[in-house]
Amino acid sequence: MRTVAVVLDIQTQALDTTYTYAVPDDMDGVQVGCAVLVEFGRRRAVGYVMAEEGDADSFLDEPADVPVSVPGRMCFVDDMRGEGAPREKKQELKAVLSVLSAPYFDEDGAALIEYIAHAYLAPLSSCVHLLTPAGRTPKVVKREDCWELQKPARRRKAKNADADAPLATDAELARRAHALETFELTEGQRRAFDTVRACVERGCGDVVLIDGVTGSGKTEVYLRAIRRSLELGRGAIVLVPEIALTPQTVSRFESRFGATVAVMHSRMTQAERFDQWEAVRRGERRVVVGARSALFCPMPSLGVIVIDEEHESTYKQESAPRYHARDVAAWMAKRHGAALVLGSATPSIETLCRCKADPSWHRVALPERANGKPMPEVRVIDMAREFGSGSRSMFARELVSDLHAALDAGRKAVLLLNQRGFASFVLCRDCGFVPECPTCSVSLTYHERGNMLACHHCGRRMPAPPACPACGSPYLKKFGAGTQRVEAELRNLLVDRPEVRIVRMDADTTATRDAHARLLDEFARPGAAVLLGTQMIAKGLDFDDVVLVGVIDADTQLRLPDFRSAERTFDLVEQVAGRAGRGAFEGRVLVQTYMPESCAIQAAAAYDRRRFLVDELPKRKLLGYPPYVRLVNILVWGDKVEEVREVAIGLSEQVEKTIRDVAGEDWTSLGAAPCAIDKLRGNHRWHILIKTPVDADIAAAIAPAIRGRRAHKRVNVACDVDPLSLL
DNA sequence: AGCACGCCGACT
DNA sequence: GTCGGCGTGCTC
Repeated sequence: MRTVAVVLDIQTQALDTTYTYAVPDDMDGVQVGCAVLVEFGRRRAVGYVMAEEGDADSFLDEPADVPVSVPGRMCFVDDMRGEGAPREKKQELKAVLSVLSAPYFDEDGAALIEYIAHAYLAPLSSCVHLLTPAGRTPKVVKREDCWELQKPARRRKAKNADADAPLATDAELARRAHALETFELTEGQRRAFDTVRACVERGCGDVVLIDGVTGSGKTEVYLRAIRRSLELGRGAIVLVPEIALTPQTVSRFESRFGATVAVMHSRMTQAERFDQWEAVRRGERRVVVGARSALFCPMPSLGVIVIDEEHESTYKQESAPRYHARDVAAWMAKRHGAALVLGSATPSIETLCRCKADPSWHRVALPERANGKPMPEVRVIDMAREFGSGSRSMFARELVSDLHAALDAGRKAVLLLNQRGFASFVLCRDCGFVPECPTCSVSLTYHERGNMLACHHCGRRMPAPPACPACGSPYLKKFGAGTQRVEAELRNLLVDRPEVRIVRMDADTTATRDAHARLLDEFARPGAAVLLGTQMIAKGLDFDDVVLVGVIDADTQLRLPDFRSAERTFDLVEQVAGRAGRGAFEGRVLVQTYMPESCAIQAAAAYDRRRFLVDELPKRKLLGYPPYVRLVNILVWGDKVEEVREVAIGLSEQVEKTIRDVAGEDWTSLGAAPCAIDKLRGNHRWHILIKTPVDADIAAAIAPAIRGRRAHKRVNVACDVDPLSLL
């Protein structure tokens, strides 16, 4: 009898395994990747076919000593409770009731799902949904007392399916592509491309890190790698950070590859995404450019995966399954015989180390800009000294004079401030009270627009109180500067230059669908302008006439209690510095800091990564942090502190026991403790941090404690393997 | 998750 | 004597 392994679309830890169903002889179309309707207990459920079984040894998670097979008939053992000794009852498997869809994925996809679920200790059903088109899958819902199937809306025949296709005509595209591909590569680009091409052609899942300074022409290398892959009849997936997914980036790919490019990003509607997903699946689009999740588009015959700005934290998903796109892509490249190309001006320390340790990871350097220009000079400004010599402005005098000079010349400036809102927090001068979010344990940020206090974690907004809620004092002082306040001061500074455009770009001004592109267009218009924004402006922007970059406060990340804060600061300064002097004009970068001696800032100013690593790596080694260990953060959260605490402590005992039994002495658990942000969106949060050797089999040692535990009604547990943030 | 079974308190 | 609280266990 034909049987299949099915993952149920029921989001519960207790059901997170495959179940075996029989396929009726007269049922057609049951294949790996299909959605099927099944009976489960008394109810109905949607499931996804993970594998053909067709053999009796299918109960993978059945204990080995329980007999599961009976000649000639699929069966499972039912432990009869009730009178007398427990006895085995042979029961027939339930049958698949109906097939609900064509396959969403194939055997490779099923293997990918299992790999992610295993490597990240993630729920299987959450991994299945990485590969299904969002919002287009069938659902079973309970209505009153019966279970109803909701099939997805039948794909509408798109009236203007190609409305978003490239505007240029094919002829023009061909001409442009030709012109672009005949220009000379730099010596560095040629070497990089030779390595990448060899890996694409070899088809063994090699990884190439293109370690190239900003403006060194990494994108041109990507484009040629993709071209080579297409020539070999294979497709390409390009991942860029969501924020870099601008028309500017996309048009670069479209002008080279035309209508075969599909774009996938979070601001598309479900219908738009589905159309792209379908076009990719049918082989009509062979190049996909998108954010993290584009990695899972149904690309037939994958030849190359490109991950631009590979150090970016957006490649780590912060909800289940908490995968890292870079590591999943490396697995996919091996599986499909594709090449993985990673690019960055500031590669992550993990990737740099992997290139040294793993012979299939290759690093190629592009130390010079493609236009032959030097990197802009970076000057570090000691704000304490600035204050000491009488300046009370948030802009150092040198920054002000350079800004005026740049604007006088009709050029542009970029100012970076890593904090939105107006002030970081509000403090009562009399009693020291700082208003906090009632559901998250973080202080509220003051927003001048509407005189509001906002929580940047849960989004809650409330009117700013006129007096201290604790003591009634009217002396509430706003501390720290956000982008709103810098904008206000900047307008003040440029009050007699009304022609200068000031464009503020942060999460608040880019909330609407096309705001991002609109603001960049405004900044790009000819003439003097200042772009002021949070880190979303630090990368990818390519404007010829930006001659000045100012970092208002380089220390915002450095002060965070996070072992990666120095690395993030180094990256940020290096990345934003790359925005200056990309065109014909010389650029300059000013970095304002209260920690001018810090190695991250000094090394970034000198473009000297070696110097940074020589300082940083011994600290990581001493304190036991990546890249010398791997981290696993087990998160526990729920309504009631005591329950959360109890579960966390119990779980940590269980985990420590498993570690002692299964893993080795070189594993350490830091025990259960409240998270740094111990309350978030009303949930109390504890965590258990575990450090493992770099070559450890994390899943094998952690899974028994996590998967084996009994579910708690009001307390949730999740695992974060290789976490980027421990807050 | 959702449903059944099961064992203790105040009610038609 | 029964209705119903939610603790426990099971679902291919």
